[in-house]
Amino acid sequence: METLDKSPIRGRPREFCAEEALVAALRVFWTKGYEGASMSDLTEAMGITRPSLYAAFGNKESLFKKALDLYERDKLAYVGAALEAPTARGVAERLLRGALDMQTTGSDPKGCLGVISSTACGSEAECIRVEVVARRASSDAALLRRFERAKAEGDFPDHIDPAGLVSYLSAVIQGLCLQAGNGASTEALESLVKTTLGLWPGR
Amino acid sequence: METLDKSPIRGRPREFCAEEALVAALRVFWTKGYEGASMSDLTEAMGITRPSLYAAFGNKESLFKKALDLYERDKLAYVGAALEAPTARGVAERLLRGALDMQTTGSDPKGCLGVISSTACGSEAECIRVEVVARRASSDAALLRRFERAKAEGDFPDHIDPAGLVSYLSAVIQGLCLQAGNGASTEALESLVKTTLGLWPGR
DNA sequence: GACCTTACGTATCGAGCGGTATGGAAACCC
DNA sequence: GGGTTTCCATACCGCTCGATACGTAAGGTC
Repeated sequence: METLDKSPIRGRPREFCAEEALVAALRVFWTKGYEGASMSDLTEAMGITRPSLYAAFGNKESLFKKALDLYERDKLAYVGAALEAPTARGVAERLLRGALDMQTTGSDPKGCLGVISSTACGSEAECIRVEVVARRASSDAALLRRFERAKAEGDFPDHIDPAGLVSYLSAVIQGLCLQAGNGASTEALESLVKTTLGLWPGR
Repeated sequence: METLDKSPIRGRPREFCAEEALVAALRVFWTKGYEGASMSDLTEAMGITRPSLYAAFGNKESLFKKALDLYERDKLAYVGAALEAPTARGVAERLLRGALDMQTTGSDPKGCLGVISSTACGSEAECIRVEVVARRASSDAALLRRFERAKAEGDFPDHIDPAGLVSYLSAVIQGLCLQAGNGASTEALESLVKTTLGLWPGR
């Protein structure tokens, strides 16, 4: 759709790197949430002026979705990788440890962008909420397929319901992110993960 | 502090019931969050004018805290009652079922006011966040005391860490509220609870 | 050089926010 | 009924929000 550039660049080239600016924007959204991040916050962190932002990213909602894409690609890569673990327990362990690592190491903001953005706020953010919820639903669907395969492969006792296990594991991880965003200590989060893994059924 | 009323009522009495108005305000905060609820939303739902609101409740932050008190008293009564269950499993079951009932029955808004309000938003809501987080911390502390007693009474296998179990159970319930707020079906939430109870250690 | 296209910087838009000043109306006291 | 106290209603405050108009600067093409 946007591949045909017969004359590659025309006019004055922009003076900033859109990718770097998007990284900065992601950090702001991650810290303050969609509505809490004002355009002034964003332009300041991105080091560009307001019209430049609108020219490069459309509007606030469009900018957020691009930041969300970046977030899923860079920060949530461990989720896709976790599904390739050989057993359901391995999947759960990789998901939990991945979330734990993200919340306890590195200089990224605490909490999960998805969790922050999926809690209801003003009506203008409603479309953001449905977007985030939809993405999570697709992620949960992939996890469900993986657990159904695991069940067929005998990873669980018979009485275990894969769908229940998906919402269960999702809930634990969401709770972990929430607690991390609210200032929980590293030890508390580690013992949360340890406890969860200690209770995990099957192999 | 405000008990000494030698001359009981003076001047024109107010024309609305403060308690009913607070119930309406709680509902608005519960649905839209602290920042998402505008003063216009609140006054409309409460059926009073803006100056009446300020005269009766101070300001928005003060109104929210009063609504939060009401919420804990009326909607979170099951939490205190749950701690009186005879075993740790009973405590967990009552907490989970209480949360599930609240999210699936009745006409109240979905999601948990505490969870909604503890996710970071604008800087003006930061004091609200710390308030909510502090209340949750005290609730978790009570749960920890209960689980330590339970451990002394032999409700758990030896390898179980009560503190880890507290953050674990909190996470599950927070995740449940989050999913409920995001439109999860009743069956999904029920299977979440069922799965959690199926994995619960000890008695 | 002239010309075209695009980005930048300033200054601003209309709307909505939380919070109030002000004047009149309603109930109590004496 | 006068005086006092409090409540209600309208209209408004300063401020910030997301989003833009407009003039200027910078690079590429010919």
